[in-house]
Amino acid sequence: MLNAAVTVDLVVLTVRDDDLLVLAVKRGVAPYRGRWALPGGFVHDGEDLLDAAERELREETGVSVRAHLEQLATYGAPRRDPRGRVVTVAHLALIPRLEQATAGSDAADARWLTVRELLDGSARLAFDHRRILADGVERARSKLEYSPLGIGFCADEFTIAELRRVYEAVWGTTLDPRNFHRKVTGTPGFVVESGGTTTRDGGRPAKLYRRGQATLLHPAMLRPGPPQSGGDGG
Amino acid sequence: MLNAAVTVDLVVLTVRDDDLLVLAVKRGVAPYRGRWALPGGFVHDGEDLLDAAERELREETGVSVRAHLEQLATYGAPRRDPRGRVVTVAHLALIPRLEQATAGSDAADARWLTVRELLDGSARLAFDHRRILADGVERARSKLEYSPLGIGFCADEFTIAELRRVYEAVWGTTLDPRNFHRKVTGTPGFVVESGGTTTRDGGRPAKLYRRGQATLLHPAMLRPGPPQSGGDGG
DNA sequence: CGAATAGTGTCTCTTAGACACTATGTC
DNA sequence: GACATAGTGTCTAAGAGACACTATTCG
Repeated sequence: MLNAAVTVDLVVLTVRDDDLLVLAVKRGVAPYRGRWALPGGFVHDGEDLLDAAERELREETGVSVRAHLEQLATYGAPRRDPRGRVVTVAHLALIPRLEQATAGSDAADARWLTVRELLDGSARLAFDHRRILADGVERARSKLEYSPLGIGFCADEFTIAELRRVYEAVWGTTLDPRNFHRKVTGTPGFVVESGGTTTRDGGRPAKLYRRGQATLLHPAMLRPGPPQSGGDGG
Repeated sequence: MLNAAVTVDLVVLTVRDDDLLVLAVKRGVAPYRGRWALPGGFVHDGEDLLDAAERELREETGVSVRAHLEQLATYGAPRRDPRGRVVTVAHLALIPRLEQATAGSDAADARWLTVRELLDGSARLAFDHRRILADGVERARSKLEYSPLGIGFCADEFTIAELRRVYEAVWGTTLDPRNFHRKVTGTPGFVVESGGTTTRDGGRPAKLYRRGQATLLHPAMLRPGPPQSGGDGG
């Protein structure tokens, strides 16, 4: 019978300048000192898992409102932490824009890094955080297809083009602006006009929108690219 | 900092006679003595989470092969177990047919019950197992749409009609036999003919199939019914 | 004016769903 | 033969994707 330390780890994603960014902390203590890691920490006594994730998110980013936060998966391989048995419940958070990250207690530094450099690059993450990050990014990519979650990356008011660039950054593709516009505005409850317009993107003024009440997209907006066969599995 | 007991709980689903069944154990000890619960147990030292789930599945059902098993979600509310802090990592298992369930150590009885009577009926489950069951069933329903997971409920060789009845039982709907047939046989890699036929369903002999190599269905086979908006959220 | 972006119209292709029809077994 | 189920063909409606076209701003 196992008695383990329980932690929450966070995959905090945001979009800036057409790049998908993830919040990473540089570990200031052993093990994996000097390596990048996902923010996280111990669950407190009497604290539920999601509450712990919310608290950590607040502590690490100052973000408290408007963040989408959901449980991702739990990782508990026996030797994933050399200090002893630690089971971590990973969570996925999507936040609107770049807030200044604050380094936590055992972190030397906290930065927004591109997902690309962490997953495709040679950067080595602490613990099993590379897998957790990969799982979180895949969850985000997949959820954009059938939920209005992408709006979680946008400010309160946004243009369709801004939302499109979110999708493009997360999926790493380009989308046809006209078809995207029609799909988004034609899905009831996805977005609602806020009344204003903006020319911050140049050209003809774009209407501003807020998120609608829909929680599910039907039909889904599937990401392009080779959907052949294979890849999933569970 | 939390040190908690870590358990795995199992939502084991199967299909029999057009009914979706779940494996339940009757608790023989306090707390919740006499109530139905999901099978599960403590994770062992040095054991990974999925391995623990696999071991419990084997102990409770005798099933070891051909079972689909995946992590579902983790539940760790402070008072979910009156004996102390217990964090449970729930798993979802789909198994082909009714195997005789064996009552575990602290269970008075082990039975296959219909999901309907446990979720829609007045039956009260132990702990937060009603929620875990609901989450597991929803996961299964949703995965049938875009993965060949439904085949996990079938024997090695099956007819298209048998597979269709699986979908109908899990989704609680009826499907057009002709359109289902075309969709399933027309999706490359979903199923492959095994060569044989059977008349066990009466009428014209049906070809027998085995599962194909595909791990993802594209395009998805969406369940019918009101997909309006709402319901998801996390 | 041209350049840039917003937004609409329209065509084609694919797919879901409805359902008539044919095929092949048992009784 | 009747009956049951297997499997195919065909029509229609809806949506995805391609892309011409119009609208409205800035400089």
